[in-house]
This record gives sequence, C-alpha cells and structure tokens, in this order.
Amino acid sequence: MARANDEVEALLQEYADLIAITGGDAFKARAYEKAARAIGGHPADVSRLDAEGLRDIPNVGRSIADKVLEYLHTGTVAAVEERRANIPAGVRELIAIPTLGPKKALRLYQDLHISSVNELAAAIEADALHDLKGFGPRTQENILHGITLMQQAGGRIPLHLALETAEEIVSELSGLTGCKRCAYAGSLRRMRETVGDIDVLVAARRSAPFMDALAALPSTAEVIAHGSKKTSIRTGKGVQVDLRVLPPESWGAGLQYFTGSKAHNIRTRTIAVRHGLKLSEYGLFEVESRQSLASRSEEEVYARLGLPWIPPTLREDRGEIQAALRGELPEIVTERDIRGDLHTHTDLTDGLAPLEEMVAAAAERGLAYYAVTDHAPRLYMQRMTDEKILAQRERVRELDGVHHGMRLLHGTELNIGPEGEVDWPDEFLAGFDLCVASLHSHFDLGRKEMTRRLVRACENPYVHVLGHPTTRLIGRRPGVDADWDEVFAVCARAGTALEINAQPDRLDLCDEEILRAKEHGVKFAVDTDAHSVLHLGYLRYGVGTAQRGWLTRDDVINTWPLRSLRRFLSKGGRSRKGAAG
DNA sequence: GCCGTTTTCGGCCCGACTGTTTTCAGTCG
Repeated sequence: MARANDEVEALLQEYADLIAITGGDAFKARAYEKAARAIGGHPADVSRLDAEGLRDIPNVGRSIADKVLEYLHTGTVAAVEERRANIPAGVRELIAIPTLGPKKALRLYQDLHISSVNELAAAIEADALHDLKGFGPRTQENILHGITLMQQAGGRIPLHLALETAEEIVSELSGLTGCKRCAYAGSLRRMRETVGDIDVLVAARRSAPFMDALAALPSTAEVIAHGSKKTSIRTGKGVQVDLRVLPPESWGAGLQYFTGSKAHNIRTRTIAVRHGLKLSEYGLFEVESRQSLASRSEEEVYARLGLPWIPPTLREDRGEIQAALRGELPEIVTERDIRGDLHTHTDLTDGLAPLEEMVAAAAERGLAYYAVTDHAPRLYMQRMTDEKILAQRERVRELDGVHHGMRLLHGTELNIGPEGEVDWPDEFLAGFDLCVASLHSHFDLGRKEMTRRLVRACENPYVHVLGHPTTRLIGRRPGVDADWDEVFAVCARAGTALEINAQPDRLDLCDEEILRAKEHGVKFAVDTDAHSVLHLGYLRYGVGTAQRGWLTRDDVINTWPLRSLRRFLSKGGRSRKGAAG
C-alpha cells in the first residue's frame, strides 16, 4: 500500500490544480499545494491522526483537516468530486507539459474542447491553434517539445515509485507459507533511474498461492495475465508487475537471469558456451549430460563461470565482466559507507521541517556529520538574508554534537549566475564550512557560455560542491548543454566535488556522466538535497546511481572521516587552490 | 485556505524570462 500521506498529497495537489485551472483564487490553490507538500513530507502517518493531529501539521487548517478526514473515512472528498465533474482528467494532464500551465490548459479546453495530451498534439499538427490567443508559433513549438520530453520518459516509472511498490509486494509475498525466497529483480535491482516494469521472483514448490495473492492485492487494479509460471498485474498507479515463481533449486540462476541486463546476460551466456556449458534461468548445465552444475545461488553460478559475484548495479556490460575476469571489480560504495549528508534544507528556506527536526532525524539515521545548506539570497523567492543565515549558524553551532555526537557543518546552496558568479562576497563566503553551488536559472545559454559559467563557478575557491550539475529533471527537463569534459577536468583540478543528487527525479549526475567524470579524477558527494525528514531516505537512490558509476569509497567525499572531509573543504587553503593539482 | 496576531482580517514566495500582447499574461524556480 502506498502511504496514506502520499494519497492525500496527490489528492490535495489535484484539488489545487483544479482550482488553478478553473481560475479560482490563486492563494487558495497555493494553500492546498502547501498543505499537500506538508502532508507528503510529514513523518507521521496521517491515517492515524485525528483532526487535532492533522491541524498540527504546518499549513493544514480546519478546512483541509476536515477534507483529509473525509477522504480517510469515505475514500472521496465531495469538493474534489465537484471540481472533477467540471474538468476532465485529461485537462489536468495538460499542465504536466512543461511551459503549459493552468491558464493555457483551460483555454484549450474551453475554446477547442481539447482534453488530452494526444488531442493537443493532434491539434497542433493540424494547425488548429492558429487563431487561439496566446498560442503563437513559438508557444506551439515549446508545447510539442514538452510533449516529446514527456513521451521519452513514456511508460517508464521513476525509480522510487517502483522500489516502494516492489518492496510492498515482496513483503506481502514473503509472508506466505511455502515462500523460500522472494526478491525483486530486473532493472529495478540494477537501480536504473527509471523502470519499465517490476519483476518479482519467488522460490517455492507451488506457484498458485503466490499468483493468487498477487492478483488479490488491494493495490492490484488489473490482472493482465494469470498463469502458473507467470502472473502480470497493473497497480492502481499504472505500474506493471510480473511475478515468476521458480523451484528453490533454480533461485540463483533465475535471479541472475531476470536481473539482466540483457547485454550482461549475453556476456555470461557466451562465457558459458565457451566452457561447453549452457546458462538459462533454470541453471548452468553441461550441454552433453544436461547435468546441472550451478543454480542455487548467484554466487554459485558466477563462480562456476570463473567469475566473482558481480553487484547488480554493475551489470550493464560496461566492462564489468572483463574487470571481474581480471579480478579488478571495484569495491563499490554502499549506503553504509556514507557518513554524512552535504546538501540539505530546512524551513528557513523551502524545506518543510525546522533545523532541529532535520538534525535529529539525520542523527537517528546514524550519520556522523551533516551539513545544513539553505538557499542563498539570489533565489529571491526564498527571501534569504545575511541576518537569517547568520542566526541559523548560531543555532547550528549550538546543536553541533548534541544528537548522538553528530557533527554539524553550516553551509549554503549558492546560485550560479549567468556569468558564473555566486551570491555574497568572498569575506562572507569564508564564514561557511561548506558551499554547494547550483544552477537555478538561465538553463538555455549556449554551450560555450554555459561551459564558461560552470567553469568559473567550479574554480571559485569557496565553492566545494557543484549541486545537481546538469539540473535535469527526469522526464521533464533535459540537462543543460555544456562541454562536460572540460567542466569535469576543471573540477578535478580545482578540488570541487560533483554532486550525485539523490532526489529520485534528479539523480544528477547520472551514471554515465559519473563514469566520464571519474576518468578525470573528480571527487563526488552523494547528497539527498533533503527538503523534509523523509527525503533523508533518498540516499539509497544516490548510492545506487554512484554504484552504477563504479564509484568506490575513495571517490565519494562524504564517506570520508570528518577530518579528511575538512581537509578537502579547505581546498588546499583556498588561496592555493589548484596548486596541488 | 492558512497564518498570526495587531482577535478579525490582510497578507500570503519574488522576480525573471518568454512570447506575443503593443503594455503584459503565463510559467517557472
């Protein structure tokens, strides 16, 4: 089951969208948006809260608390249903298209009765928009481009949604009698940034109970196929799940086979053939005698092929087989290796939780150090001032070491201006323990200007980490265009770390860029960019991405002991920056 | 619709960019 908080968040967000589309009070729409975000990021389960408990959540007042209770008791909210009756669901989908907001969506619906993304694309193709006010050629071009972007992600689910769904199902099926093993496989196990469908494997003698259980789960909206070897369902959120039940003795071979990738498996099967063997999802066999040589565990299968066990995040045929044969597989970084988080927010800017709560939650997770990096003034909407951030620093110093001895660093997330300049003069920047610098505007400079801009920011002696370097949003916005090899080289030289932002819609840098950057000798920081306590749990997605980029502990500065990290942050004494090369 | 307080209502995330509008509306971060 999805968390009730997530369902409520989605419902309130929908209501906010519907208010905006129907031209309702913009502040009211924003109030619902804020409440949606607050509930989504609230650590406690809203389905266990009463009216009073709900109203204790910031930005939730009487009206919204009542609606939440109504939803939890009846499954619907009358006010939302009313608005839904007036606006087809497809109209709301339109505002997911970048550059197309509620106003344009309403105009398209009212004037041309367009109520789906496909209808809109067709209308543009047919030049049906030429008389519509506010829809000039550039606007139409931008809309088409936005639709293309959406469709490129098309059908693929973001990693975190897939992982949450998979874990729920694995947990359900693991509890059934006769279940020897249960795990998810496929691209999800390899931690790809998006996932086409979820593969779940069960090792058991009898398959029927598991097939039936999957089909009967409350989250199952549709049964696509229901057989004895394989059952496929689609969840209410549109995620396809394939379940396969294997005999226990085939577990390892099956897990290896269904984890993929296809290219990796072709390699392993080729090695098998070369040994006169055959590798399938049922085991590794001698061709002549058809005798099974290995199948119970992945380790056994790989070992019989003359290979060490290869972590799933490396199984992309990017040289991992060759490295394994040479005995040179990297010891990839794990979540346990991460000692600190170097990019996080509080409610001083756009985070949801106060400093105290973020710090306490981080300490609970066992971190040894933690950097607070709220937004700098030039992200105007955050209204940061010198006074506010200095007051925060005081408080950070007071809290340093208070929770489980966790050490605190006071930092900020600077904005990289069009020329590569950042907020605040050097004297002021010198007061921070750590500065992340990120792009938040001017995403469409030419490659040359963008490269120069990033290079200048990374050469800044007060910038320690380049935050979400490409600034892509998966399925919504491509990364900025720059000569990344040059940027990476500069980062390596200047001692500026590249962030691997763990927010599941960012995962920025991505795996392939990490591999390239690593070639240049860059260091990395795997950060959650947490805006709520729950986001601290996103670390796993960042670590998965780092693994896919073959990173080891040495490559990732926030696996280091604090003393080593501080040495890195001093950037060779700052003035001598770059000299150590 | 929420919040804070100045208990009864005014202010709320501000500014920039884009495209098309001819003076600004819509969208975004």
